[in-house]
Amino acid sequence: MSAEAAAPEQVGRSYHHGDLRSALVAAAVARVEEVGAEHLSLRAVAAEVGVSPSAAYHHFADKDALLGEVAATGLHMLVEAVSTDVAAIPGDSREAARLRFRAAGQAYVSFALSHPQLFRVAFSPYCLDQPGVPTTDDGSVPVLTELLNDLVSTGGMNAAVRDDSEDVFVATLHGLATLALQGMIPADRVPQLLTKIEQLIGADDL
Amino acid sequence: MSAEAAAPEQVGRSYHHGDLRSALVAAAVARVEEVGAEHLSLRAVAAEVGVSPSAAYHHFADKDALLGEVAATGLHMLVEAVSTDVAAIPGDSREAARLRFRAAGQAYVSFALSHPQLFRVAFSPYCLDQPGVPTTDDGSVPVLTELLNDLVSTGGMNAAVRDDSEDVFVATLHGLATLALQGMIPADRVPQLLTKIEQLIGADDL
DNA sequence: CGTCAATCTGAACATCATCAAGTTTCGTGG
DNA sequence: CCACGAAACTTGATGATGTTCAGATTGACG
Repeated sequence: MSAEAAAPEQVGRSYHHGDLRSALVAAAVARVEEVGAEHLSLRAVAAEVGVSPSAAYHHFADKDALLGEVAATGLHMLVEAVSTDVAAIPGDSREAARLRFRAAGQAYVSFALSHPQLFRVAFSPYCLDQPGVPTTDDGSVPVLTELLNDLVSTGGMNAAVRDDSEDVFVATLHGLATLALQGMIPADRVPQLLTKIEQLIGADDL
Repeated sequence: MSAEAAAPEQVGRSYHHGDLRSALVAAAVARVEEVGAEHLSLRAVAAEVGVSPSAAYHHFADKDALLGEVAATGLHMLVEAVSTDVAAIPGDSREAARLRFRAAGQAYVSFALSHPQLFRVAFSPYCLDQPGVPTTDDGSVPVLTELLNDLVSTGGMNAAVRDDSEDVFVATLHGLATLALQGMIPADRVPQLLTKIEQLIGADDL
């Protein structure tokens, strides 16, 4: 529960809500995790927050805009989950860098499997044209860029390899997570496959 | 247009339609390609086929079931697109096998980019619990299994590598396609990345 | 030719997104 | 301290949607 209503926890929350926008997004996120984006009801979200359905239209153009925010939130949660797990492994050694590398992969897939609906909506059309979301202009997914720089700086990978492999690594992780979610790759094979990825990406100079 | 109404092209199509089920799926596929799965209207599909909305309920439990068929159709179209391009490159040489390998990757990504909505729905929750769709039980995506066997039999890859790399290869391709669709990987980098993938997968013994 | 099951229609219902108009509240300047 | 305007929210309504069901229509089969 990282996102919640900010100011007034009062019962007699009269008319003005304080921070309806955030509250709606938070409720929508929770609802999406339960029923999936395709079965989200704007009215249900409004009701959960204790507000009239039309109130939402003062903060979002339409239902799709709300889902866009949900999608962006999901993406940020994914990034944070990966970052947290990676940051939990300190050290400047090449071995530490490699452990971080592995932790990132596991965190990525774990998030997908434990928040399937949120992960899905994060990579759905709702996330397109959403401000604050990485696109082509930024040059690929920045989530794991730092991580690979980390590997480079500790000598675990040379810069040339990184430049070519970065997108491939992200793509592989993402594909693995997606297909596992879809039941097309057995979840119990994931750790083994992560190891394999590690070998392949690092093969050139490790 | 590989899916279309079968029997009667007659104008006076009275009451009984002939093959309403297929017609509905075909119309739904077309509609999904235009507006996306999230904006599909059951009534619009029925209207396009020239039938009452409730007629659909004699062939599908609900709207989600129809979308499930659309998803399965999308998957089969993807498989067929890849298969066709691969089959277009004959020859038993190692070089031919490698060209097939590359063609498969390009076909996969091309399909995703040219049929974005269909590709999306094929890997959406609608495709879960859908009969005739590959799942964990079948042991991963069978689409490209044959292709890798091909590489093995021509000496382009040894069997041990194949067993470990198969899922990784599919995952990478799928991730690449998905992220390109999402605008998170520039479309014009895709060919370069496909080459990189080729190198990585084959690195062990090529 | 009559019967039956499968197929489709028509009208209904509940729910949904969305909007226009009205009401309440907050903040601000007199 | 109070009026006043803007912002936040509600009410009520509209049209579209998914879904159901009783009944009409049809083709097939005896």
